[in-house]
Amino acid sequence: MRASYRPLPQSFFERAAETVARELLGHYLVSDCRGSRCVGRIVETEAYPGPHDPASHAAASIGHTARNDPMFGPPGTAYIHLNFGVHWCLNVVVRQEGYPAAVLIRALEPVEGLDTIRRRRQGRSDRELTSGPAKLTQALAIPPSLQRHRLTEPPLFVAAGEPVPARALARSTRVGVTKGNERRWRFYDRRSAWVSRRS
DNA sequence: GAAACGATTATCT
DNA sequence: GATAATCGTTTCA
Repeated sequence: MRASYRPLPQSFFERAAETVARELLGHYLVSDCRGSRCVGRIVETEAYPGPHDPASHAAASIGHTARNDPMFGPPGTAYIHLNFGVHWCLNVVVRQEGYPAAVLIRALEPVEGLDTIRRRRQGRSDRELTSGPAKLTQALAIPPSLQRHRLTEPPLFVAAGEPVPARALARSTRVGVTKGNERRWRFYDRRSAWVSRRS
């Protein structure tokens, strides 16, 4: 709990997806959606670095389509996609406008607004509140209408936290992707109990 | 615990 | 018509 959260500058996101994914760990995701502040510490991310990545929604084989258009937007904006027809997931667009790269936020450690989060995730244990990409969008009430929203300003933004020390930083292959999973483009804080899956 | 499986729909072929 | 960057329940052990 703290009095105020300071948004990260857009320049933080103007770098390669692997770099941003790694450095996002330890920062905060702050949501004022639906009228109450909920905050989580980012403990797990995945990089989708560009068209050369066959698992990306903007893979070269797919090209630039209506669905992945937000990935081509300015760094620091939101790309929110629906998965399996039921789950909404939040990405941060990175690198540079016109180039499709993003970082998927996969898990948070609840920090603030626990009562609200527990209500939104009714019946779940604390560990199940935000330990997955679609769980956290539900916990923070992130609506698909925030597509392309700048994540440097309310009602949803990334705020400065404490970097994760190198010895606590773990990386692995990405979860659930069916193509191009030989690269280790998933990053997580091994100290956290909210990581979605251990390697 | 771990593993199997069904839900449910936008998007692209 | 197939596919998908998941979740929650069920069914075992």
